[in-house]
Amino acid sequence: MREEILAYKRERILEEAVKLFYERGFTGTTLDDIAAELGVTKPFIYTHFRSKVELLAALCRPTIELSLAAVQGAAEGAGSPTERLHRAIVDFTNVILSRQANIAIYFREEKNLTKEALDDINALRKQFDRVLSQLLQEGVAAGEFLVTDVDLTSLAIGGMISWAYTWHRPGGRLGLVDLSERMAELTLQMVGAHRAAGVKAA
Amino acid sequence: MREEILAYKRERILEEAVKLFYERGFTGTTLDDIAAELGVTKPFIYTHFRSKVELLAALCRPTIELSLAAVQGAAEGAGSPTERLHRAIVDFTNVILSRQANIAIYFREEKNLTKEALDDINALRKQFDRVLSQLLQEGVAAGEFLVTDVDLTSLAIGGMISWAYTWHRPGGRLGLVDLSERMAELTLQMVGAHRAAGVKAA
DNA sequence: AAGGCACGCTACCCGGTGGTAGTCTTTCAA
DNA sequence: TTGAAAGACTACCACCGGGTAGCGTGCCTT
Repeated sequence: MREEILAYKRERILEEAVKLFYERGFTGTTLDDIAAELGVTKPFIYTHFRSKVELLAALCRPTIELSLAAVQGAAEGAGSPTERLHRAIVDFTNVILSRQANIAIYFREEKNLTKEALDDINALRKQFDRVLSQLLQEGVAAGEFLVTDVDLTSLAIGGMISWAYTWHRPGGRLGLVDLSERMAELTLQMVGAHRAAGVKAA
Repeated sequence: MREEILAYKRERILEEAVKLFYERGFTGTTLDDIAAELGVTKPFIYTHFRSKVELLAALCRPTIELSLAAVQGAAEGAGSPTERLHRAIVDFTNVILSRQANIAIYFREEKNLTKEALDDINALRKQFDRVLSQLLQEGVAAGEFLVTDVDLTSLAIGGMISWAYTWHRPGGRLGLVDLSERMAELTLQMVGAHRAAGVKAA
């Protein structure tokens, strides 16, 4: 019970930190700013986080973990490589867009992380690329994809999707569901997936 | 003659600033650091740039201009839409990779620019997207491309290429020429360009 | 040879910000 | 009712770094 309240406070701090770091940048935001937004004072934050950079790491890492989990979950699931890639992109896009601010902060403020936190996250990203490459490789082996360089194509796909954090505006022309679907279609077309291989929608 | 020397000094400052901002981030680099690297002192920098943020703008804007020029030049050139798109991507990729540090700094440190400098650059980026969309539209009209949403596809392509600044390592497995070519191939495949439409290489 | 003028340096200021020490309040148990 | 402990606040520090004023020096001109 007290644990839950502690966790809730922690969550609220992170929430407000994400908002401000996103709008003003990491160094452009002071801990006093965050505290003020929460209606508390700076020492309050220090009872939950050891330092400003720990706060940064705490809002970056879980989001990268989610990205990895999305792709990994789909890759290890059932269905043809085409179906699994489709699902992987839809899920991954959803993570990127629903945690847009966290993603933006991570890529912008990477240099402010400690070496340990950075290494940690880089390991996750490496695994992300590996899982995606592997999935593409399976599709090639199954004769569903036409890809000459699976590693490069993984990077291209990852970039295409990740990049959405720079231009997506919630409430824009396309909703989250449509966007994910279109991104998946673009991806499948890029890897030369055949329609016959089992995509459900046209 | 004195003009040339002035310009050279300015260039050297920018060069060193790019290197350090890239490695340590904008706020992680002090003007004293830059001066030290050049073997001069801080006031020297102030005789060439009004402030630290002006220095930042001076190393961001021209690079974005080059990106736009690359795509625009190819789009307005001769050849079929397929040929022009191919060339646009090759040239654009070359800009991104050859000015990798500048691109990285721009995307990471955007928040540190003044509103004026930012608006300025955003106008260029908007035009970039417009030019690319227009080229895609021409390809669709000519029956060479199969694209349902040219605006979204432009963003996807732009992201796929821009993203290369995050993973490219000079001296890596693929050279600059190979990378540009492969990126162009991936792009053409994504827009459903037919081989028959006039790509020179297989 | 002498004067003046670029040009860059030394030395400094000062505001802002991460981080902390010690106090006050509030709540809960005895 | 009282005491103690948890938790948050007030007040503060110390450093860092962007920016500037004014001095010295060497080169170029006359």
